[in-house]
Amino acid sequence: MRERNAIVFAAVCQIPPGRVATYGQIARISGLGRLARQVGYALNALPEDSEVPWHRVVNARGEISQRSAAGSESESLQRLRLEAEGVRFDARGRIDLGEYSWDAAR
DNA sequence: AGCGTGACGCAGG
DNA sequence: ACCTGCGCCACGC
Repeated sequence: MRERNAIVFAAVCQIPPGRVATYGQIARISGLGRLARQVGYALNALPEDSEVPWHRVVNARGEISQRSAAGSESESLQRLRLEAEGVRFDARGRIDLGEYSWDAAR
């Protein structure tokens, strides 16, 4: 496993339940600057049985990012997990970041 | 070693 | 508020 990924995973683990963080936030927190894409790449390499709360990571628009891998149900799983934590989605399938985004400085 | 690709973000229009 | 284009950079061919 690449060392970068481990750093990203550690950052994701900081996100408290019921809150979400954007890829950009994770990138910054983990010292990757603005390399949000790398965060996505890292999560892609994340094993499913991992304890990392990857479902709390959404894009800057407050929506669940589409996987390229078709047939993967991780997207719906992500939404289910978030809703289970109390995160609400609007009719367009978006999250109100103003209310649920995680304040990184914590 | 070059090229396309991608769980993104931001500036423009 | 929505759609497009461009930048970023690690990976796999």
